[in-house]
Amino acid sequence: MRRDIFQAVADPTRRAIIALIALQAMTPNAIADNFNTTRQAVSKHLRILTECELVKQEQKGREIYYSLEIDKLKEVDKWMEQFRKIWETRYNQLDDVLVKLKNNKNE
Amino acid sequence: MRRDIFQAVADPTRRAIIALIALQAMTPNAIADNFNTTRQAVSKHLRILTECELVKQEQKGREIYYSLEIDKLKEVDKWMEQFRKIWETRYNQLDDVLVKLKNNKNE
DNA sequence: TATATATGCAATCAATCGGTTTCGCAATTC
DNA sequence: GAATTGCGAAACCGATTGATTGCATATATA
Repeated sequence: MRRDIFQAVADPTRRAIIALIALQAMTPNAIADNFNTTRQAVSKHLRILTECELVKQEQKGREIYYSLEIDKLKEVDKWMEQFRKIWETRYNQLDDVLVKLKNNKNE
Repeated sequence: MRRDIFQAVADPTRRAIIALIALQAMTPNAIADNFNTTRQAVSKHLRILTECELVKQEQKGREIYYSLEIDKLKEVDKWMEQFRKIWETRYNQLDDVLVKLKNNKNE
């Protein structure tokens, strides 16, 4: 059982579930209505998402509402940061080149 | 063969490879030296990364240098954006609350 | 109380994954 | 030219994955 957030997000159905419940909590049945799979399959996805704390549940009678623990997604964002730094560096380098070109033009 | 970027990034060894070659191109052997696996296993990872265009190769004699196609990682960043928006909204809402608290205090 | 609904869990299955071992090929080096 | 080095591809293997089916349980409704 690996259960890390990157593995959780790797599956396209799970990504869709995440997007679906990002703004409002939903029951497994309601979620399953949006996909071409059984409710049980969705339930398994929700279990995986719960195990890596990407999702939290709230029981209301016989229904269980699932909602996104959006802060957990910051772990992905955190990983991306190192590459964002590289992008920025390259962007600045490109900027330098453009500035130099402009200066040459004005000479 | 699914080969999408999220699945590619799901494996911890592949994430480590990505980080390793982000700044400088490396050969499979050099990459493999950093891990507890065989060169062939690394080679398979590199093939997967190549297939989803996260990595490019440059042959120099009998060596092949692999480097990161860093722009491809923006696809992950793009997916994150929807959640970043939600974070910002929540942050602003929190900000509103704090402003109101402050105003009440001053009354 | 009997029935319907909402859900989780276990068993099962084919497909995929990540790894190793073995091999073949091309480019160096001796 | 022979040996060495760097590499990818294929065959294989146990573990994991995503899905289905069948079942058990709890709540709501008739």
